[in-house]
Amino acid sequence: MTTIKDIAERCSVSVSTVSRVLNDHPDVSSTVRERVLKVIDEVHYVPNSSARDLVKSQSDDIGLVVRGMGNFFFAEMIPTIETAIAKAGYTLLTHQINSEDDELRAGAELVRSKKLKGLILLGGCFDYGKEQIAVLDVPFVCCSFGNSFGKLKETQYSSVTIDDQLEARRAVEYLIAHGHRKIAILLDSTCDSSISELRYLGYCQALKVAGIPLDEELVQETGNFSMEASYDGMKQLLNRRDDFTAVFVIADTMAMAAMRALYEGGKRVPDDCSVIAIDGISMSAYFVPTLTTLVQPKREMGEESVRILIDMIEKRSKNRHVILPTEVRSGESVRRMK
Amino acid sequence: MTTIKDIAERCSVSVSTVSRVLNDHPDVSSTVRERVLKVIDEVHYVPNSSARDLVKSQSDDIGLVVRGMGNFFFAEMIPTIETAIAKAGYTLLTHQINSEDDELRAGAELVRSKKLKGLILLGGCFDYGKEQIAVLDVPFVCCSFGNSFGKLKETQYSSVTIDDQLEARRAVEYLIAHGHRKIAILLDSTCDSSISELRYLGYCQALKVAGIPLDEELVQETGNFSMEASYDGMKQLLNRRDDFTAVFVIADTMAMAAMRALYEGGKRVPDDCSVIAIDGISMSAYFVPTLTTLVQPKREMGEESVRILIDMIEKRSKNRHVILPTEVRSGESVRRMK
DNA sequence: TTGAAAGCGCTAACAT
DNA sequence: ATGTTAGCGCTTTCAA
Repeated sequence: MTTIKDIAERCSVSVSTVSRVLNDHPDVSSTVRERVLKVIDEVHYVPNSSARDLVKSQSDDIGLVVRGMGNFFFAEMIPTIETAIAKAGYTLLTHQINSEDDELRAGAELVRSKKLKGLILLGGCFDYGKEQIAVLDVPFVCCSFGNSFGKLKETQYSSVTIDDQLEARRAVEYLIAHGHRKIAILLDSTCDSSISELRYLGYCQALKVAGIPLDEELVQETGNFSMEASYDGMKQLLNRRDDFTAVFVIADTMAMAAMRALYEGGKRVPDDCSVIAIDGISMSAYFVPTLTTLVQPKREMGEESVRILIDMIEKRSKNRHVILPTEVRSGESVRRMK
Repeated sequence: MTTIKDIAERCSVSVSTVSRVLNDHPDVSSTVRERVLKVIDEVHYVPNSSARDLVKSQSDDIGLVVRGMGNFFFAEMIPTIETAIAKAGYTLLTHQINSEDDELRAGAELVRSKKLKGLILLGGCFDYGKEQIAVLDVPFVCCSFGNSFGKLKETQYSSVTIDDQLEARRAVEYLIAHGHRKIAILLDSTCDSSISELRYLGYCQALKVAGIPLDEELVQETGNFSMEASYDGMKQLLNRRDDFTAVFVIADTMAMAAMRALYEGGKRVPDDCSVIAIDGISMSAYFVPTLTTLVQPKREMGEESVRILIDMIEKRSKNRHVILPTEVRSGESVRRMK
């Protein structure tokens, strides 16, 4: 393996000189610089970033730990975050993790290795404890999730979220306002101590306020957030009942799969059954019919997360929490009952 | 920052002992092990992976460099690759890059830092040169792209792809077989030296063989692969012409957006206009109407890529190239002309 | 303008 | 079973 030392030898200079040209330091004579550059190119030298990171005392990098590839919602938020970070004079370092991985641990390792100044977590658990966040010794902000099921104090972490329960309630109230009373819900789980549970609570609340009794047979769990599970879930629901006139699906992707199941089950959307969801990913606007959904303010969420983090890094302020409202995108998937 | 040395001091043991418990070495007395573990937990110690990587001489890791978040096609291929790699006794290290980044450079850095045994590139340029691949000093395989516009010899790289041009031709011939003659095409660009150009060539070929003259007004470029651009592109095409009875769209996601534009333009799919695409992402099966598409064999592509790579790593064979066929998924988006 | 040398945090011989 | 020590490849003082 070619190292900086090899380059140095081939050029008859010292490693420090090579390092200098590698890092664009000014005090290198142009003759030497060119010679070094030439050799670097010839031998296809690529620096070892581990060695580099190890010796660096600080970086201006901020880490973004994203849970899961193929999360449309997250994917659409990243460019905004990247831009905001760049504008603040920092560099973004994105790191994907699998759904099984521990985002705090992964984040902590990143911080240590890359000497990060701060961390943004895109997706994570709603129930961290004091012990778990203690591995992070830099400011961090939870983007799109809070600590609803944990016992952290507000001063111990930052977050930028929507009010999942309230927005779910709004979604269901939107259906109620359109004359619906038999409203089903399609969700991951009623008790996942996470987003699904929160949105379920909002559903229950909306029904309660409207004086509609909770009909447990209209509550359909899917077990996960996949389109396949949603499709199957909706089919099951249809097998069990066909008297509901509307469904609240807790995520856009799930809603798209559910609409297909409704279609195949002979229920036209919105004629026979209205559908509303939460998220507002761009793809759902291309569906036929377009999905009515409460759009999460992705741009604001990203920018606000960055703002909070930078403020903390630059010691301008402490942990804070921001809750942003969604915006209704009225699509073709909800109709008014006459 | 807490290091292994701090832990050692607090435990009154040497750093090597701490290192041993960190790496689960057997020869540590259980009393010491527990004491160390306790302190590690107390101070929330997280190892520095740069230091670790630097000192390690080899790993059993294989890198996967993926171009772009939110590429549905790639996202659906990753689990397969991961499984296959694990089954072969290696570990997968996934690394995302932006569309502007140089995947070879990024891959080379990963290889150096993490001491990787090999690399799989998921998405990349079709025109690498000898010089560019020289930075990689481990076996690598290009998954889902070849070197159609470059000048590499077959012995210089490995690839697993579909035959883009042929499959595009098949897609168009499918439309022709269904009685269509006025067939439009929606693509990124006719000359991007990449996938779009290849599929365009297939389109032209199919027309030629069928004796249908190429009508340039039916060729619509979008400039990129986004849904937005596809939607706009289809609108433009509709403004210009409305006599085509079918469209070949070069990717599933683009097709979904295009179908929406057709719908808004008053053209029903498939009644007024048929649509066929290539890719076969899962979401397109939930659309109404379901998309007819040539499904890329994601599973086989992933597994074959891994097989080739492992074979090379274990010196069982040299570079090879595999071209896999697609499978037609007949959806509701194509109708037979009477 | 250049070189020598001291580490960054960790692992892995090699001793004991 | 445990400690000592020599690096891994690089950047960065400090001297020259």
